[in-house]
Amino acid sequence: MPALAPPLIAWYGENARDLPWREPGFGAWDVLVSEFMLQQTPVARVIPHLEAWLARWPTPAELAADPPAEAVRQWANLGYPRRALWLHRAAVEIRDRHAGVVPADVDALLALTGIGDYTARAVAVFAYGQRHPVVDTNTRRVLARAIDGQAQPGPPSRRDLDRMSEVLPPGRSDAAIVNAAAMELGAVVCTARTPRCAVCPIADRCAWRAAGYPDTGDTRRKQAKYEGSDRQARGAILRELRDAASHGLPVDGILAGWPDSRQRDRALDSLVADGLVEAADGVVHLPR
DNA sequence: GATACGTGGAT
DNA sequence: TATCCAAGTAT
Repeated sequence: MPALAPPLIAWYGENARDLPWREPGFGAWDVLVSEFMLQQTPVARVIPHLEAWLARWPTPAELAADPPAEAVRQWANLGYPRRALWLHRAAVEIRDRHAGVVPADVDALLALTGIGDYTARAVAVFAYGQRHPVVDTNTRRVLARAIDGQAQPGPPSRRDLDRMSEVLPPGRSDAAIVNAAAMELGAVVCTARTPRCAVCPIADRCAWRAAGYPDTGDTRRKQAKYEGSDRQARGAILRELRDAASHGLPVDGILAGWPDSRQRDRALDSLVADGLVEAADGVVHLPR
């Protein structure tokens, strides 16, 4: 396997974007919040929400002291609102189990609500400087191309972590940079749609390039259509409830003009099941 | 391992 | 206009 770390470190030093979470003084809680928001959401959309969130809740304890409804409201239209609920739960867990301090241990982080393989290691590495592999969708694509010679990565696997481990240099600081650099490269150069191989720092050792850019059979499943979906109905309900007063709305008034009343009921039930919505005595409201 | 889960910008 | 895609997680 070609050595990827040296050119990645050099390239990152010259080309890393200026992003809030790369500023000195960006703390562990700040990193944790940013990683929640970045789950499946583009950087450009996250930045303004992140700054507003941290201005309102500079510590986990401050978020935990407010009801989950406020977290869901502040989340606004960022998407996947369960993340707001989970981030609030994680803040409560940090307050109750870790004395209000974001844990540095990967297993302790994994035990928090809403934190999985990626976020746990991202916090351990980027907030606390530990040496672990951090593998997101960008890194998986870079590894698939540079090492496997495939245009697109296969489905996510725990083995991805082992593969990234082999790329990391020995030192903690360099390892953290290589983790960040692989993500950055996938985000701005080795992109999904139109890779910019002409400016890629590892093009000279890329297996995909050496093989003539073979087109991997498109194994990805089509994303379900959003228009007319249950997801859209959930989003519309939550939007109404975010805009409503804290005492909520009468259940009959929810999505009153929705074309499919069965779908509306299904969406409402699923939101209740997720804990994003509470319903009692004919009134629906965000979780208190 | 497959599936459900938001939203909006880019192509 | 339709489709693709985005720093994943829980079930």
